[in-house]
Amino acid sequence: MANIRTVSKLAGVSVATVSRTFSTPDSVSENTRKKVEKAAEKAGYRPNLMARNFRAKRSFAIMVLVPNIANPFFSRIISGIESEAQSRGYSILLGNTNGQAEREADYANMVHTFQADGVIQLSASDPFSDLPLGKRPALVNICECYDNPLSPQIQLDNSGAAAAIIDHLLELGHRRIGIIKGPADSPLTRDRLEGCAAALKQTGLEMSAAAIAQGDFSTRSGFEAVDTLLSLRKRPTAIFCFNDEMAIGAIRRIRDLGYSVPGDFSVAGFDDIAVSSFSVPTLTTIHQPAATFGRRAVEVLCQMIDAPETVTHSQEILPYKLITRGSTAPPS
Amino acid sequence: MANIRTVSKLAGVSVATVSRTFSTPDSVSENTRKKVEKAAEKAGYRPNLMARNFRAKRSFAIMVLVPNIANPFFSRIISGIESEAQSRGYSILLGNTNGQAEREADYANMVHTFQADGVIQLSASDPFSDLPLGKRPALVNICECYDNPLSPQIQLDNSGAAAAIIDHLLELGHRRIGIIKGPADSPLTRDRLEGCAAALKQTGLEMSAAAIAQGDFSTRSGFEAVDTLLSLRKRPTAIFCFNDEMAIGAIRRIRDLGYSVPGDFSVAGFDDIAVSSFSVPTLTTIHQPAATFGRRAVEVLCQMIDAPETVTHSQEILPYKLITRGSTAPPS
DNA sequence: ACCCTATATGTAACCGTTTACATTCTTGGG
DNA sequence: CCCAAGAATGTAAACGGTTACATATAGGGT
Repeated sequence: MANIRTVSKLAGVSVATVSRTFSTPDSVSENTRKKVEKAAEKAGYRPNLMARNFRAKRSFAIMVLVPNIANPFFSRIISGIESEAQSRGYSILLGNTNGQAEREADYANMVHTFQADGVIQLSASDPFSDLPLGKRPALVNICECYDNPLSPQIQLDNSGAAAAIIDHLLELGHRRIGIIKGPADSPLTRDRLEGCAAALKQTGLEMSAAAIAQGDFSTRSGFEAVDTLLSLRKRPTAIFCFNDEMAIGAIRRIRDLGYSVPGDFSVAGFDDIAVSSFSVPTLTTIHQPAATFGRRAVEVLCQMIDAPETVTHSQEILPYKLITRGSTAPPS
Repeated sequence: MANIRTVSKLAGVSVATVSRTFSTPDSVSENTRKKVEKAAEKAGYRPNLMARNFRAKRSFAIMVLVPNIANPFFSRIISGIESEAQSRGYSILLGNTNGQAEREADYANMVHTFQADGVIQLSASDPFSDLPLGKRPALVNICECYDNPLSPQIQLDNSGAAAAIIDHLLELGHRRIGIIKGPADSPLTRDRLEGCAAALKQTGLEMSAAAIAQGDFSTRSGFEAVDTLLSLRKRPTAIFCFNDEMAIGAIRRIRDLGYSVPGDFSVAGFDDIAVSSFSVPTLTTIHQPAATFGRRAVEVLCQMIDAPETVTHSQEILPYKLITRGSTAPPS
């Protein structure tokens, strides 16, 4: 394989000149540049970026830790990450963690072995929790964040958004609201529950007015949680699912049981994934600016990488939007 | 940052011994190994994999070219790729191409600059078409493949699968079948149309018995194509969409127009994405072994990387499965 | 005691770049 | 015509590993 020395010989110049021709063309005379380019062309020379990056101690790669790529909300975020990274000359390394701490640690460690310059994490856990503040690699945590931020975070106002959903259901006249929440230990779950409680309280209702069933953000868990809610003595008339996929599962189950949405039960989701505007019925939900999450994460991460001292361990909140569609209606 | 020389000094051994301790521990005595490990621990040493890979002229990374990560079918394939790659010690680089040839070329070139050892491509175009056979980098093309394979391909029997759908509709009694196809230049579209024609012919029907509308695999395009089909003088009683997302769009539109599925129109899809078993109605479709596609692609690619001479430019066909669900029924 | 072999370790070159520093070439002002 | 300054180019030392080859050591057989 042609290397920089091959080309330098072929062009009759030094390796330094060849290097400059490619990295800082302006520092080389018109004439030599052409000579070198011709020689490179002839030799089929492509600079070895592994060597270059090795020398520069930079991989120009970003590790993206995601619990599950198949989740449509995550894949939209990744789209945003990818496009911003690409335009900044970074490539993205994908790490599907399935929520396993071990996998997460393995992937996060790639930043220690110089295979990535930084990490974007889409779930709430800190792979570098054992490292002192000064030694922490560049990491940005988005969407689902742990409590005490040692790294920048970009989140939604989950509490506010959940409250907006509850408010919407209350306004429609619902008084018994069921909730299908996410994993109990997730900050997402906690924040959204908090928002629900606040919204209920404002209307003079206690949180206990809400029946809460356990889900895990999978469609199937939404499907199954419906049985729990409908077996209650005081059945809810509306169900707020903590993501759209569970909502879709819930709607499926409600129909299977012979009821209609929103006729017998209103259902609301969270995320506004693509399918939610086409499903039957279309889904009332919270729109999250997924691509923006991704792009912004890359911006902040690049800043951390390039100028770590300028980064405050900031907490950023992106706006949500309540989208009311066909799956919610006044109780019958 | 601690390097191998720091550790060698600390442990009082040569760099070679340190290197061996990490890459071939068996070739080092128990005693030295412990010494070195202690020293490494103390120095906080992590081997620089960029340096190692550079030396080995291998990046242990696989470039995955995908038209659109947000497509749930693709993201399932990527899950499969990721898990197989991870277990083989490869990391995966994600390249979202949006079908743009330029982006695709940029990403594919990363294999020339030693940033990736090979490419898995999920769409039908050959980024290395200008290279002679011996010079072609390791590339595996899956799901959607061009015609004359210069690289191994893993596909579905698209024609057979499409025929299976048509057969199913015919069996139900449908005689006027509408089709919402994919991009005209896609081999996928061509193969599936071929299968449709064959199936129709076998029942003594001409392809012209099928009304064909143009789609582009997006949900919206399915939504819009319905208008074309329903404005025909001889309306179809069943619609076969070339992917599930278009089917979901189509169902939405059909309902918006005041009709029901499958009461007024049967609808079938292709891919069996996750939501299809929960949608309303549940979707009759072709199940593709998405994760297997991904895993198998990695297997073949690794073989190409490790032992290029053993790889025949093979054409592999993975099995499909017709899944009949609620969206198809006899015509009324 | 000697030799042979196997095992463990060390030495130093090498991978393909970049870049600090040295050198040479140009050019314009005095 | 000379010199200083600036521009262009060259030289060689890194970067952090791996590994071919050389060397040292230990143990066993005769």
